[in-house]
Amino acid sequence: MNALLKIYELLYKRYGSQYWWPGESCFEIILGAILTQNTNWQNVEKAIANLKAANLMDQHRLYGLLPEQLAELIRPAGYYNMKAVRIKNFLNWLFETHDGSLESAGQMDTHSLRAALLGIKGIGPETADSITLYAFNKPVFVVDTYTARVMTRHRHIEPGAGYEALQELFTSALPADYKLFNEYHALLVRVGKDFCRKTARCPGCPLEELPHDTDMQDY
DNA sequence: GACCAGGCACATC
DNA sequence: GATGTGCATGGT
Repeated sequence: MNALLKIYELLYKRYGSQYWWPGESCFEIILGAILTQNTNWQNVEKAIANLKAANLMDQHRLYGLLPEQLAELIRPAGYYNMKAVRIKNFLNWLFETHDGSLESAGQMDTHSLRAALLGIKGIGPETADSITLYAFNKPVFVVDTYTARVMTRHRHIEPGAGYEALQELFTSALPADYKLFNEYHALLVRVGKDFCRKTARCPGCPLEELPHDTDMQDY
């Protein structure tokens, strides 16, 4: 068994299923992916609650809303003016290319869908991959700050590794299984929140039990 | 009051 | 290609 699978096994044994993404529908997951950009999930939940209370958790109703109105509703999530535009950009794409149908968008092949999402202004690699994996159940591995920090701090990749290098680390070692990618990323976020925060070291971290690449500098 | 949180686009060198 | 900056709220 390779190192990446061992990490997964250890984390799953420790934490069990994380039941990601936290969201009740494909559309809610997409909005959450945009709203959580550089933002605490607790703040995202407030914004999502506002949208649900206004009965706007629906692409057709949201499409008709002015950006300023949307911005006010998602205000608790921070960067609200930018995120309102980004959500609008996504909706414009969805209605212009798929007549507003998420089911139709979900019929695209994995690579085409990811590329199309990356073409939307305001949707970068992590957001595109989060949507592709968690909203559409397609096997792309999501890399985020926790993924990078956990893997560098435990010396499974060199500091400064970019998004593509981190993604390749996982996809080259794992079967392309969307359920595995779903759980694995969620577990990395979990262990990152528990032990690998930005300013703290990682005492008691379950990943310390595993061998790492001793040639790499500590981080 | 400082620091942090499940990024991204854009300017500048 | 690498680096710096603006965007903003709410919890610790």
